[in-house]
Amino acid sequence: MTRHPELPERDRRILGAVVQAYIDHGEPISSLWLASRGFGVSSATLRNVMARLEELGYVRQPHTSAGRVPTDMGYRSYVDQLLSERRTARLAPDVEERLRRAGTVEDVLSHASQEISRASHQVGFAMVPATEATFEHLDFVPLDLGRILVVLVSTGGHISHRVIEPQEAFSRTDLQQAANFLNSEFKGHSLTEIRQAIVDRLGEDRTLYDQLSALALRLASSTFEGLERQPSVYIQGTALLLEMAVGHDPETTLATMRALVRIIEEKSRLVKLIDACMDGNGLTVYIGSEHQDPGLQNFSVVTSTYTDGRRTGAVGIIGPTRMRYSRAINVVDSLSRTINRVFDNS
Amino acid sequence: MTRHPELPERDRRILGAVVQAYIDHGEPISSLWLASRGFGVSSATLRNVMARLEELGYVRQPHTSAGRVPTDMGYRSYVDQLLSERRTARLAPDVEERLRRAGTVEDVLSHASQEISRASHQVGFAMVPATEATFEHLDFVPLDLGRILVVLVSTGGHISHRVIEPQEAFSRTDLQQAANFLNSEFKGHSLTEIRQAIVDRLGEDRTLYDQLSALALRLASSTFEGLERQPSVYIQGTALLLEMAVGHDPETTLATMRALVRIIEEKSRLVKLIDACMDGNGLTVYIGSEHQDPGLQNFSVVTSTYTDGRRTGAVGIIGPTRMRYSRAINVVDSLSRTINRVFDNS
DNA sequence: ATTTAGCAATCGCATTGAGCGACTGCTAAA
DNA sequence: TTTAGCAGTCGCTCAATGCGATTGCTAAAT
Repeated sequence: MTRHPELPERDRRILGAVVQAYIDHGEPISSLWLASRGFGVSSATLRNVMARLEELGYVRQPHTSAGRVPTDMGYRSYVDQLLSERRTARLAPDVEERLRRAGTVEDVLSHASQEISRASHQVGFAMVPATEATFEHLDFVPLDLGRILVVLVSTGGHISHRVIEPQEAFSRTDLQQAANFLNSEFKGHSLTEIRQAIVDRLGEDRTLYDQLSALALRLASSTFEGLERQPSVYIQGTALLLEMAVGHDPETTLATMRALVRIIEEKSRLVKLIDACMDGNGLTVYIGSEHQDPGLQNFSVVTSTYTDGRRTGAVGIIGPTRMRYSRAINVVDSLSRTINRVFDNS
Repeated sequence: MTRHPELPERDRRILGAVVQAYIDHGEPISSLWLASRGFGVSSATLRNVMARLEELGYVRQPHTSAGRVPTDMGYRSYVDQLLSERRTARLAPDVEERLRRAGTVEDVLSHASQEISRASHQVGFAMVPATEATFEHLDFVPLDLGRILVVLVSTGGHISHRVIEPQEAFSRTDLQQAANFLNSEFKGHSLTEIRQAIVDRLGEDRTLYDQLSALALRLASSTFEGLERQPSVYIQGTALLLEMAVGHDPETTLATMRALVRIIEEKSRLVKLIDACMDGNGLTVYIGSEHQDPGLQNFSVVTSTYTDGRRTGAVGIIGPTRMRYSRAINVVDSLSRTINRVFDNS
């Protein structure tokens, strides 16, 4: 992964120190400052090394008489280092417990994004991929005035409910029987298949079919309307944006925040982004300019995949390029493992 | 309502113009500027009037050589004027249609807050008050591996579902019968009553009771745990905060935003706020320092109540004191009327 | 008595320039 | 190859300056 293996050991260590220090303090790192913090070399040497690092593109100077700041490439080297010497961390056990207790996939992922945000102090996300959900079970619950509550369970514990208002009136037993019919008839099929089947059969207009199934189909036709599960993203921690590195330039801060909010708002764009980040298996880090989307120049995404049996989704963190990568990586990694475990034995 | 009725007609008109102009442009209003925009008087006269208004506390100068800016009291006078000459506006009919189509109370209010935010370009909220929800209907749906989905319908179309994992295994007919039992036994009671009843009966340990009811009660005990409906608030438009009046001082803007976000995050505080705003019937406007909470000094709340048959909730807008009150009032007013209509004939 | 015109006074704000301090890069010695 | 020393660069802060906007006041006009 490291694109410049020719970087000597010591230089890499120094680069790492610069990046780390910059992440910690948010200010350009000077040779003097670095020398004072327990390195075996003098500031002059550090200057030489830093000049070389700058020439190679790992760091840059905001202006002539300033210290060095990591470039995206510098972060990249640093992160690669982190990833190579990483050990698997585990979350506090209560987190896993909490996730395990959550009933539905939605709950799990919602909690997951929340947990990610909490632990990393960044914007956390969790995505469940667009799945051809297959139908498991359905229930009609009569409400008042002819309105009927439909509860629909599909693969992976996905539960949705909606209220429909059919023209005709249905008795309680009608509903019971209709549900039974639909359950046995369509179990295991995908939602779109079912939609198609319903349209077909209703179109045939076969009154040969017994009353019951006709009834059921009419009910079902309003039930399965527009029920496709689109890829949904859970996002947590937007408010944390406001706590973000405000130190220096409020102008810039505002602009940055706006950019992030815009991205988060347009979930579709976010989905595309996450999708793009998912092609690498396991844990991936995308840094600033490595993104496709030029609007993300100033942000990094740390993401990892999970699998819920069938397809794989992703959880991760999105934040400024200057983020605590070590923590972010640990959080995302351990949480994705946890989710895998939760889904495995459930 | 107007606390200073002694303010002469012309002065009030001028004050109104100042407030309106400041709301529109966000900059202190000078006498010259105001004179140039079609008033029948010269700038000098305006200066005199403004000096008087300042002495009375309706406007103030940010600094000596600046124009006038309304104080909270100035806004108050302006808003009172607005309220007194207000005519009832109606929403676009499609909004009502959309609300009407939403099934549950939750959906209605969620849409409502969304609509408020959209129409006012501010943070919109909708609150459903803490209600002693009464139990209507319940359904058990078996999932995989002994996990059971409970769907619970309570008053006003409130639907909640949760997944429980009882120790024992239940057959499908067990569940059906248990549901029937619970439905007939507890229908119409409040959730807390039911919780108490369950504990009591289980405590009695009467094995005299037939198997069925014992089974049902054991199921119910995990069903009704912690299911109180707390007052919930729907909030929309947080992202719009970032589009907020950034013009002048980014520093201040940031601080303001942070304050609002903090308030929104602590929903409990928000609930208290809204509760406080609800004592006046109908549409109310709270401006800056009129709030109890000193953290809201810079914000105004425009709110109106609705009733869903039993208890009354509130919808409204929260935004900076410099907001378009006329629009806000119209939006909130018409939307609360709409909600009332929707709840009335449903 | 009220409005208006004119004018001096006030004050924020943007600009400028100087001085300071923080680094760096380079050179020469260790 | 590392280190010490030093000149050079550049951003940042602060004070001074000048400009522009707006007011308050006074005196004349209505």
